[in-house]
Amino acid sequence: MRIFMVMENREIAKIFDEIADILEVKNEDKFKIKAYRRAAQTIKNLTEDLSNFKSIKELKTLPGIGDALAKKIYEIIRTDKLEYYEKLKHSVPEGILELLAIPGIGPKTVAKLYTECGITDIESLERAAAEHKLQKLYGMGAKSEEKILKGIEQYRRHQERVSLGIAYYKAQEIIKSLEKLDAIESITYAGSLRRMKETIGDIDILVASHTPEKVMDAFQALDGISEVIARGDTKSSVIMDDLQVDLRVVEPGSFGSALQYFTGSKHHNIKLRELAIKKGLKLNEYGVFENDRKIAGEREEDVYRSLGLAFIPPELREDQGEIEAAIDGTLPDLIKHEDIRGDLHIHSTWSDGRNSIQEMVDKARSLGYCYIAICDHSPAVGVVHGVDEVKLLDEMDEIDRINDSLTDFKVLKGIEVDIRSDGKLDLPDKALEPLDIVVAAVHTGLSQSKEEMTARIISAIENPNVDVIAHPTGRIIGKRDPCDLDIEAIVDACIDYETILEINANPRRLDLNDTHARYARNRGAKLAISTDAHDTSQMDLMHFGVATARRGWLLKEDVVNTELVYVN
DNA sequence: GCCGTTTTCGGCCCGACTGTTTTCAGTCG
Repeated sequence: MRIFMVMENREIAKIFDEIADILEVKNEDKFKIKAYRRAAQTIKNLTEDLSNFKSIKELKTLPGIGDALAKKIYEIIRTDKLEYYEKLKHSVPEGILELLAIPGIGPKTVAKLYTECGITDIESLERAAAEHKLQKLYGMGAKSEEKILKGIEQYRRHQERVSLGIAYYKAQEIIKSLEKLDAIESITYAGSLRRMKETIGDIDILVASHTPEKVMDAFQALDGISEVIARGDTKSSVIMDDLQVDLRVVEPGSFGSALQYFTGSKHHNIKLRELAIKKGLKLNEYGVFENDRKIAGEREEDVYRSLGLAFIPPELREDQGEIEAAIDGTLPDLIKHEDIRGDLHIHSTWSDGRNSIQEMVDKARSLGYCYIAICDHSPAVGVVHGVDEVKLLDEMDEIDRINDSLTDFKVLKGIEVDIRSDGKLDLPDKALEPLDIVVAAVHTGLSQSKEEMTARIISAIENPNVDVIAHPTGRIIGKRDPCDLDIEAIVDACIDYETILEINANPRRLDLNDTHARYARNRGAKLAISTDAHDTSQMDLMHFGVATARRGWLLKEDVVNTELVYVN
């Protein structure tokens, strides 16, 4: 049990977001609200713990944090609470902020519902709407009631964002069924999916066409649509297989600027538009304009160029310093998918994989790789038939035989050894020593305290036989939270002992995540991007890991499996 | 509440869609 709880960044960000919510409901200055939201965003994306900041002056170096907010953060990290927030919270009824989460309901509506009907929670709102008590409110009619009921239903159905993998393949499917249309000149996905965020709220599809109504018709006729939320001339939103899909159609001459706008992020776009204003230009989804004369719009590259910027890769567009870097000409030359030369974490039928080593090798060669590392589970993991010391020798014999038949490809002998709860490895050092690569990971006892878990992983990092720490936080997106881990201490230990951190490319994991990866590379750690494939098709997931690395501002040289030959 | 290559004060992104109060406010991205 910990005696002193340090408030984490995300909890502090949540306080600022909630302050913004309350101020909105109270109809206060919208720019003050914007400042709180911006600060919350900055904190959420921060790689370093706020509790490590030593002074108000140091806090003020963060973007969007000025004197007032720095003092508030300082108060939180010093006293674990914020007087201003406690007071503000009591000025509105408890639970009222949850109403804001209902689609279609914003701060103005919440304020009206409370002051005129005394509604403070979703249940009473649902009752009032069903009993047609809202119609008598100024500005509300039967359709508003219907919309609120639908909104509540939608809120209950899916509060969660879906994982990147699900959204990615769904978007491909939608594009595939639309792209055959003659009316469509170009089609692509945008939004957080194009930025390859780890979770996606809705799928954004962008189309270039001279006849938007034909595209709209075809879109609304797609299979799986359960509800049409909105339909206009150029924009419509539907619920498809429990996922919101937005379609936007523009003229081909505006495709680049629309793609830029639709890709976001919101904060990136705002900063870009502010930059345009400073240069005497105007930026919107139709183009870049100088005195009403369009100077860019067809190609996204030209939109950035017309603002004096190098092209900013979508994965960087989070307002995390990328615009400043583009102005200075210091944008990183990000790692690319084609830089990957091998996969250092592959399973086979020797443990819980579904394909043989040979089949995994054939797949890897079809991907153009030069090597893979076969890393089956050790026995402690509850999967069927982990590889013990004896079985490992047999598996290595098979790898030798396969290697003998290959000239331009190498199968590395490896293991994914379990890090037991006490920090000891599941196999003795003498079994690990002869291997080409040892990947270590925790699979059980994930609810240990931060101190225990950190010490446990560090003891593995310190073992000279261990080369890589796989999926370090153990999270399964949307299913299992990351274990409580002192990432900074882990990264430091990896640097000291030259141990590599994995970015697990499986979209269910993406672990390390983007911010941790960025922190690790900034400190000088090395990373590996691995699929952890349990069958041949999962080896195709590599690009999700590369995207996460790109979101973490990683270069080719930060990632060990861009090397032609794996050396350790 | 933040911020500065026209500003330390006066700005703060921009447009589509919806419903309702027939000219616009609210919401969303």
